[in-house]
Amino acid sequence: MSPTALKSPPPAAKRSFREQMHLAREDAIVEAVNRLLAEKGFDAMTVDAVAAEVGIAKASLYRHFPSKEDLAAAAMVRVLERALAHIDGLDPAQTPLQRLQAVARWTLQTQLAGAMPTLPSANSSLRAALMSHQGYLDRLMEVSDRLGGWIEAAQADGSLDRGLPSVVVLYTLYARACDPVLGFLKSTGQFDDAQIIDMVLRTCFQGLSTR
Amino acid sequence: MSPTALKSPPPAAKRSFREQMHLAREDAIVEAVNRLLAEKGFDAMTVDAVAAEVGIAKASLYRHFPSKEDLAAAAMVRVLERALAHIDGLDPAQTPLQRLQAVARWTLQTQLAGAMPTLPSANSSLRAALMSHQGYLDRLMEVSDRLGGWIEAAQADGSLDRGLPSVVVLYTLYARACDPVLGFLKSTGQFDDAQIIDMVLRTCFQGLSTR
DNA sequence: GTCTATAAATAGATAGAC
DNA sequence: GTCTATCTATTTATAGAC
Repeated sequence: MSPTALKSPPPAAKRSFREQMHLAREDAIVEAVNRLLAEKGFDAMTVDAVAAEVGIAKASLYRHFPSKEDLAAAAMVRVLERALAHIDGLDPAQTPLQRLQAVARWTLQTQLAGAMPTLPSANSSLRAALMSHQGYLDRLMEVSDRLGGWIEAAQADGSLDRGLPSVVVLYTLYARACDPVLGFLKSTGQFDDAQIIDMVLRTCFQGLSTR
Repeated sequence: MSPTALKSPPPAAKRSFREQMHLAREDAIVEAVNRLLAEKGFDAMTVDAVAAEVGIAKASLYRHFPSKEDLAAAAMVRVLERALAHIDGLDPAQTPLQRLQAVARWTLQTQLAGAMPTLPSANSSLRAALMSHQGYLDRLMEVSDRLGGWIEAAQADGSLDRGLPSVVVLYTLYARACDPVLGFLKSTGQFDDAQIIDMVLRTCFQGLSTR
């Protein structure tokens, strides 16, 4: 084997295997970040805790992601991709309103399952990192487009309040994905997850007032 | 003047003046904490920033409050007292539902004014400090009692959804006080504060669906 | 690429002079 | 009570050996 051969790419099988390992590790990292972000939030989540949960050294973590902000961004990308997968899997026979409710229900389930990373809207370094993260922006735009289409369709067919700008509906749905009321109700011990989700969905779409 | 007189309490006027100064300083501290909590949240708020905003040394701050958690608790006590003052000032001629809406509106106005301290429901040290802070617990209970009474009255008179446990309504109102959707809508630049408040109140009480 | 060890910065909290 | 200066712990991030 010539010296140049040593520097050329290894055989396809081996490279594929190593990349599989690489991807699997990054997957484990993002999963840990996802869970810790959901549990503690961005500020309280430490990179040490992520490394400990994954079971690798912190320095190794930084080989995969250049900063804590990038870790959070990766977790957001993942949850947005899951949201898109859920959106794509919805029954086309459902009405726009039904699909919006299904997505809202999915976000509540995800949050109760401890898998909804919630980021502080205040933190500026994080916000700056997200706003310059193309992968995040692309997926956020993708989700917003899909939901926005259904929102306007639902307003057109009269099932969703026409008096609200569609962006208000969209942001309200986003806000419900990290609504602390789920945790409040959970901590009372009076309700199970299904009841909490039904009640929060009801307040979201039907409101608190009597109909 | 005898030596003992030097150690006895100073004249009433002077002591009163010094206590006035003391209270005024603590008032300034709590006000700064209030603002910083609203702007950055508990984790991102530093004690150094509080001291800087008040214009005193950090060590002086710790003469007034023994910990960062106590600073946050003091801010929460203040906002709860303001809420109680608002509640007490409501027109008794209003219906229970109208009073609940008025309180909700007040919380939204306060948040948009940058004066609503929001605490992470995750942080455990903070939660422990609050749960052992009698002044906080007393006022929280007081607010909850008043609102709870109106909620049940509104459900009894048929204006509020009877299908929701009253605690769900109460926690939903608390959650709206720190709803991130206000900031989202504000950042679009499409709406002024009054519009934002009206729309969020509408989604809260009327829901997203058409009535 | 993973590790140990450590740098560099910042946080909450305190000592001690005045 | 307020100040300056400092302690102690923690956190993000890296250096350098393997």
